[in-house]
Amino acid sequence: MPKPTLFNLPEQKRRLILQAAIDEFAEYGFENASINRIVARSDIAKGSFYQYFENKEDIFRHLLLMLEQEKMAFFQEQHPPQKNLDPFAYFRWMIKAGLEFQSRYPRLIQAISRVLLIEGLYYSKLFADVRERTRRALQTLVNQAIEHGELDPQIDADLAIMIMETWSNAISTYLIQEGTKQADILQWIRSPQTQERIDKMLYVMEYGLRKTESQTLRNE
Amino acid sequence: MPKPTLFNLPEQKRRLILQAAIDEFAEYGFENASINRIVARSDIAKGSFYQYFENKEDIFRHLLLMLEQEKMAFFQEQHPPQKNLDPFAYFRWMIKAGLEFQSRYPRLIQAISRVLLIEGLYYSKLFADVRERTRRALQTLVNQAIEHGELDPQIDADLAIMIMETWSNAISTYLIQEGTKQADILQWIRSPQTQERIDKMLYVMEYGLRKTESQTLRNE
DNA sequence: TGGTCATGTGACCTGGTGGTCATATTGTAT
DNA sequence: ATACAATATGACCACCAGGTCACATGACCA
Repeated sequence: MPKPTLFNLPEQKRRLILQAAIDEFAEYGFENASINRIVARSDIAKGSFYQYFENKEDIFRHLLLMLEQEKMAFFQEQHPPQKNLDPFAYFRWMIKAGLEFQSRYPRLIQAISRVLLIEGLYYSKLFADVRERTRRALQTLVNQAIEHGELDPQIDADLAIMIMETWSNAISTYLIQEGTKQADILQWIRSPQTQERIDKMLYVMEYGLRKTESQTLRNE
Repeated sequence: MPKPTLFNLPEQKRRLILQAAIDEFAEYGFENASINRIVARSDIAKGSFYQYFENKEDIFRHLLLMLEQEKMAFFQEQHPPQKNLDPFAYFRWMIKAGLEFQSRYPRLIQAISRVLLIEGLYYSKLFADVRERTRRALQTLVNQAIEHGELDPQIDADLAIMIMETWSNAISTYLIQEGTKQADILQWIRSPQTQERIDKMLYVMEYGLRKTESQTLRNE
């Protein structure tokens, strides 16, 4: 937990420090992020940093908390277009809503995704708790799909979860990689090209790459 | 390129050094791998390391080259079960053969995959060349599938490549993560459970998660 | 035996890291 | 104006990184 001193700071200064940290984590990941650079970028003394935070993990977890709070607020003001969406449609909606969210806080999300998706694979003890929470959300979704008989019976729940997890990670990674090249991220994410690209990824997750008889039927 | 001195070394000593480097990269990735630890593990002096290699990138690229040569040799002695496999079957076969290969050099592959798949995403300039080569291999595969009319026409080539790339990466990552926990990797990879798991991932890539009419037909 | 050349060695260099702390500065209440 | 607590500061610490280099060792030949 950050020290109380952080919250006594004028908001502008606090935001400056956090922004510097976000940029640092986004650019260097967790392990290689440098507190020296963070204090230089935010124009405070090294000692001051340690008046505000315990250590590097402390500030990172604070960013994580901020993101989670923003995300909860965001998803509470959003609503699915209609009730009783089937789980696949709900997953699609969730990803799409996630896109909008991503375009609001691109840099923060880049920083955190980089650490969790990439480094988290290998320093897994540190952030295992976070990953577990997202898994549980997918679990309920998959269970619903099974109950409604919408999941291919050849596929067991664990596999389905893994596949959804893989795709939401792949989409995140794609967005972050491409998004950083764009001048206006919001506009780029909302553009029909990007939306279509995401739609197609999700389509393949649902229906697969191969041409089948039912696809031929669907297209007619 | 490593210096000539490396190749004058007795083979056992050279293998010891390379093994130490493999373990180091596997455990710490490229950026955080420490030459001090490598020389300590392989019981040579720091100065000696620089008699053999230019720097850290030099030794890593040497490992990469070794792996590529082993891989080429391996795939030349393997043959697909029958001629004229359709591209999806060929992709499945390639992945399966890759599994066998992976069980031969698990540690080396772990080291290199970690750097290329994980760190390569962010330090992309360093190893962009390697990634480009694998993409081209997938490209030809996808083009074949299109020619044979086996690809869902809703899906364009770029997307299909991206999906195959994502899945071969996901499978590699899965194998590395789970494989390191196993006592006998070869046995674990050949076990029916593991094979079935991979089969199912590839199945979903081909046919998707959702229950469709044609699946119902296939199961009967 | 002495000379020469490839190889081995570890102390040492610069520059970076995360973290500490005595001291200076500032804000506030009396 | 004074006193006192909260905050700001940057020199400093121990440690580790990659890389260098003067010197030691050893193999081979005259």
